[in-house]
Amino acid sequence: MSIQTRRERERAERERLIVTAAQELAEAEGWSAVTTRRLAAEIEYSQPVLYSHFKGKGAIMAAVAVQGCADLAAELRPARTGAEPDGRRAALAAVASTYTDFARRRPATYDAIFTNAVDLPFATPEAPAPLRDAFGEILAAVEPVAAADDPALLTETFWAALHGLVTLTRGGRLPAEAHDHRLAMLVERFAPGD
Amino acid sequence: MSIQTRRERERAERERLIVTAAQELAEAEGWSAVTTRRLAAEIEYSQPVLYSHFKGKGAIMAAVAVQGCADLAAELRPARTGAEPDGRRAALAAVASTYTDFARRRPATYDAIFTNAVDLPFATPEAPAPLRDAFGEILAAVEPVAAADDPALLTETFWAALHGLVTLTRGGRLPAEAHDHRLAMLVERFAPGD
DNA sequence: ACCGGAATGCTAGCACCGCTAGCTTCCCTG
DNA sequence: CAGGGAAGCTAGCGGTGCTAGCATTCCGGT
Repeated sequence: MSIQTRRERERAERERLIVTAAQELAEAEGWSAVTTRRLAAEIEYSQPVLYSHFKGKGAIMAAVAVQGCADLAAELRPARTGAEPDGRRAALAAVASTYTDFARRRPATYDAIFTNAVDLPFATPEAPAPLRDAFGEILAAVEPVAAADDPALLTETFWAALHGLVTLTRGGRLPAEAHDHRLAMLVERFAPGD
Repeated sequence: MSIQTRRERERAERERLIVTAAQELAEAEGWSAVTTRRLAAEIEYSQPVLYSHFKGKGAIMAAVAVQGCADLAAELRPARTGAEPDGRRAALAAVASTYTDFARRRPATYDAIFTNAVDLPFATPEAPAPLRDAFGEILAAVEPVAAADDPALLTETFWAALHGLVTLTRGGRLPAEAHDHRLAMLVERFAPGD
């Protein structure tokens, strides 16, 4: 039994190693640099080992996405709770800028979560917990300013606006220097007055 | 001189053929199906011919993007002008739903414009004319509701929100059935009252 | 009218991709 | 201490974007 558990532990450790190596490599050189050969070399195993842990490259990206989502939620929570004493609008603004800052600092992880990996259940109860957590943080910031609107739908709308700003800015469609200004406008629209 | 011009005309025609073939193939089977071999077969030439017209696959996608942008602008204009008699909010709503509808009907073209192709100048004076036209249509709808805010920046923000809704919905991150509801909420935030 | 040269488009191939079949090697179990 | 199963390797398949180098074809000058 002990030997078995040790093996399982080592296996789980190696799986973590794969995911973090993929995440770091993607962050450093972009997802196009994350090839199965390169990743295998990075973890000092051969390619087929990857496929004994994950069904394919997509599954590895999905794993990075789930882990990254947990990180995102972990950043959003203190930002929101820390700003709540300053009012609903301040909390919303804090969540918004933390969100876009995460996307700016970790673009590859952000893409894994929100742009590339498709084989993850999202808007369903079967969605991975970290994913629902991250959404829950935005929801908690939007709910107080929802007024008569459905909070969940309004959260999705606000989140989509943040996502659009992130992707268009990073893709060069929007000049980055006015980002804060746009963010302020958006928050003003969703939490007017104070 | 006449022979020369005929050759140039034929060459231009073939270039158009490549772009429309790429666009149709992408729309029918997704960009992953648009390989240089497949595209070459489609236009009944060999692969290297593609490279005598475009620097690479990315340049072909960029050409599809520019053409698609012209189409988008051509759809936005009548939608906006047709709804303007019904008020600023109606015009904004018309532009918004026309925009997202375009993205839904032509996802591959939309991706070429706003997600994939990166080697196009966007927020600069050197941006291709169709691109500036499409932005100008959204601007014309947003400007009347800008109040004290910078119209251009507010347009970018509204556009980003539309873009976020489009990409998250299509990527399965948002359930499609509530799309109209979210759109209505967004328009309400940017053009409150009437 | 014809021949030389340029341009045009082809075949074949490079280096790389994701992924897998099948063999070897090693370690745990009885 | 032998046998069996798991674990990880090498090698390879079909595909990708892209390019070198060779035919062929057609135009322009004498």
